[in-house]
Amino acid sequence: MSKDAMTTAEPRPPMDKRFDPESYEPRLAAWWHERDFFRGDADDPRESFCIMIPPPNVTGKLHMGHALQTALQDLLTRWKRMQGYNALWVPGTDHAGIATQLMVERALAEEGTSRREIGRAAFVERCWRWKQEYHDNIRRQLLRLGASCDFSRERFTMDEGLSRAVTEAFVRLHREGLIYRGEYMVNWSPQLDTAVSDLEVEMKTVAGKLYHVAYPVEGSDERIVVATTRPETMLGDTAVAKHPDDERYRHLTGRAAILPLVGRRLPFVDDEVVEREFGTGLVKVTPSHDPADFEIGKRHDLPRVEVIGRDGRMTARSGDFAGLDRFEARRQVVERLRAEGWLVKVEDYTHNVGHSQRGGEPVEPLVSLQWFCDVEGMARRALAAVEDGRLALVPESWVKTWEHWLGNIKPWCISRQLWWGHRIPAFSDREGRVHVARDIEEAARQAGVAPEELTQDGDVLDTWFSSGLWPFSTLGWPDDTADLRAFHPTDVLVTGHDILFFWVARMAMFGLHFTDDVPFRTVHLTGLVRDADGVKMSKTKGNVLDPLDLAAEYGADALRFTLSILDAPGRDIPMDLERMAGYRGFCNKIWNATRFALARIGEDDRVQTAIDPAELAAPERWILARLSATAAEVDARFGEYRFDEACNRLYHFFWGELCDWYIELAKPALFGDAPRPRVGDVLLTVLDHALRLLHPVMPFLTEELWHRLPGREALHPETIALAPYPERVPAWEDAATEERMAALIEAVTRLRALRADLEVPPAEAVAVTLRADDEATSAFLAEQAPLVAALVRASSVTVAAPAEGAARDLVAGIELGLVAPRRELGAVERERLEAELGKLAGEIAAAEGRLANEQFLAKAPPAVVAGNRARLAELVERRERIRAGLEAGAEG
RNA sequence: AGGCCCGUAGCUCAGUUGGUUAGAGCGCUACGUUGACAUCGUAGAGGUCAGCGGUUCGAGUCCGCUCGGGCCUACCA
Repeated sequence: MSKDAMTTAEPRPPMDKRFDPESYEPRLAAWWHERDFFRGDADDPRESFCIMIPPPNVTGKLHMGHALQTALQDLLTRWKRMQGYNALWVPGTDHAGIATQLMVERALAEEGTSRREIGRAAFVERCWRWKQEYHDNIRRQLLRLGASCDFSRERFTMDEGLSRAVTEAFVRLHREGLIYRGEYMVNWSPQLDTAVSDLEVEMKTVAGKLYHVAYPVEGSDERIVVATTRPETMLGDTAVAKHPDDERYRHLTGRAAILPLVGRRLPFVDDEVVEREFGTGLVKVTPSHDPADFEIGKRHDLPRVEVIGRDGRMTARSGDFAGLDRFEARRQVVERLRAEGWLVKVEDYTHNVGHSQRGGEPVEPLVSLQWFCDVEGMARRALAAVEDGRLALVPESWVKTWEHWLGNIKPWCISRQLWWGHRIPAFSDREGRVHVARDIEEAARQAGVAPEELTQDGDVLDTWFSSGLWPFSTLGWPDDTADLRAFHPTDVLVTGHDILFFWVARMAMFGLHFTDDVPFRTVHLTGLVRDADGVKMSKTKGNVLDPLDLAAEYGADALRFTLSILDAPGRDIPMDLERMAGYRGFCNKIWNATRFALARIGEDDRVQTAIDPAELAAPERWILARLSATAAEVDARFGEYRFDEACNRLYHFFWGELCDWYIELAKPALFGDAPRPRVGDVLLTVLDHALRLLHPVMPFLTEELWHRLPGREALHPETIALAPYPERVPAWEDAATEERMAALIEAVTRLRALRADLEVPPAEAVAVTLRADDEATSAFLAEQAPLVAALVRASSVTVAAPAEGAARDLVAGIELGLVAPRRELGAVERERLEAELGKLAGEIAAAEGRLANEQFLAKAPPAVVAGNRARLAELVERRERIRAGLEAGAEG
């Protein structure tokens, strides 16, 4: 099939009774990208709109969270593109250091080998092959979901350009003194065999034990008692701490305890962090294996005795316990303490223990030589950017969390003892001096040695270091590129709140530091996609949904619409398949409404670019007014990231106002029973607008249908994606018609209810009367009588007082009368009216009470008081009509 | 330990700055193939807005407390 075969000039296949997304979605996705509609142009003079995709990890396929973010990013991009912005959405993927390395290691294990066995170069090569495979998958999935991103600009965090940006950022920060290397306590994951950052540690509440251990005091018979949850670390104790003001232990100042099992002398030190109320108020100090103790150790210049190694086993310095796993060592230490009489008591104790997010095992706090980034200054700028409004968080409730985290930030451990990632650009010479430089040649010049004498640091950088540069590294930074000038700062970032600190905060900090500007103006934080019962999706629970399966079953449009309408601020998203089936029904409704219109319009009817309501009848004026209001509201809601409300409005406009009412109102005219001017033109024009309004949410269906509308070429010759987004049309607004039509709709609904109450069979016609007090409304009712007759299946609709024995009611100022041949006011109707009278009595009493209250009259705004008066009058009148109806019924 | 969010119909959720009668979808009930759609149409039932107290002429909405659920941050060993 040639490209032309898919262009709009070709007739499309006849429309089936049911829409079949599979028949056009993949075709349109391919066509869009072949035709290159979504390329951003740095030289385009129009205002730009840019979104950077949160790069999915190349570890697997896209999950529901990606689908949600893809839907919303595409919605925004398509919306802005149609509004005439120079829109660009840049796709890409993340190398995901630890995650990918683990996957590849697992694959190797299945082959009976390991990364150590095959060596670093071969391992990294395997990672690249892995990346290619999953990257291609992700690209296919984005296409399938209808993503209108510019694939010509697709990036990967480890491609050449981005790697250069990483090196440049590292070198600059190092020269500014913000990156340094040092021995500090870090979170060590023995399973992953690497350090991880504070953020990669998950606190879990675990049921453990609190061991109370007696330590003898040197040169006396006194024993003090300390408590610990980790007895194995006592082998590395080098002091006992007490609070400086603790009178109970004043006599211990300057003295020392003796460490049981080991015999080491532990001086008593005074430190403010000791809580006097906890336990005995004395704390064993293990500077090598506890973050708090590490700090105490630094303050008091205590020696560090490392008894647990990087493999999670006890070191040679642990004496008899050397070689034991840390948890086995705990058991054996406790046994020895008990045997030797040092164990005072053991209590059950629930406490929080840090676990490695990826590895799953408890992290081991260890002192090691790592690279750190001092982010305090950058954090202050990121805080200020949110405070002064340059960077908006949506929903705003995240601002406090942002402030709390950035206000208490600590140095970021950025080195990882992994093989997959960006190698740290630091080179050691033979004397062990370290030279940070962009490449080995630059390092050699700095060191004044030959490149061969240098060896590069074996560690790689935390994945989030490169992700932190994403919004501008993807546009060519550190070079001053046309893309960077045209599209940076980007406009919106759409991402899950779970990576606010990992990623969003780092981008804000790096962006402000390196480009002196925010990397994006708005961050829209989404909830997490859960299953229908609100349970987090996980493989072990078996409740994981695959977006591609859903796209196949429901259509990508229904999936996107469901995700968008469920994106309420500050809430997680319960993914309900029944609900999605409902929105698939909505797609079908749109399909069939269009099918109906195309089958019924006249030969010369066309989509209009301008239409004058003055030449139209009331139903046409009404739907155009509703359309204008809808366009205005949708635009406003998109603008404030209320995708849920925008989609709700679109749903109710299309299904409720257009299908349920306007199309029904148009039928008598379309079938020639009661011709009205330009009904076909109006119907096509409204459909065109509705499809364009829906396009950002349902790109496929709207594209497919729009091409069938005669006359739509005037808006764009090729694609709805580049047609203008509908706006409010002041000339279509018509409050008087809206009010009258609203009353008419209410009257019809009420008359149908009366029919149902009287149990009139659907095929049986009734006689209807309508009456209004004012002449204008009466004239309007007379004019619309045939329509009312069609909608309520009436043999006659006259403007008159209710006939003798008619069922009556009053809605929106219209007095209704309905007579069904051979039907009297039945028990059902009587019962309903009695109930209605009871309810009215309550409402009338409430309104009268309010209006009798002088405080209310004095303090409430006049409009509210007037509203209450009008309301009361209407309630009373309605009560009178219903009473009259009941009496007439009783007589008849 | 601190912070944030949530509690509205059987279920999942909306409800803008306090203002007349609290909404939607699904589910449920009754009826229905008149010329697009049974992935449909028409009508309907269903809520003391978690509880208590306060502010106010007026509170689902604002304030305080209690109970219940979730999330985030945190060096009490």
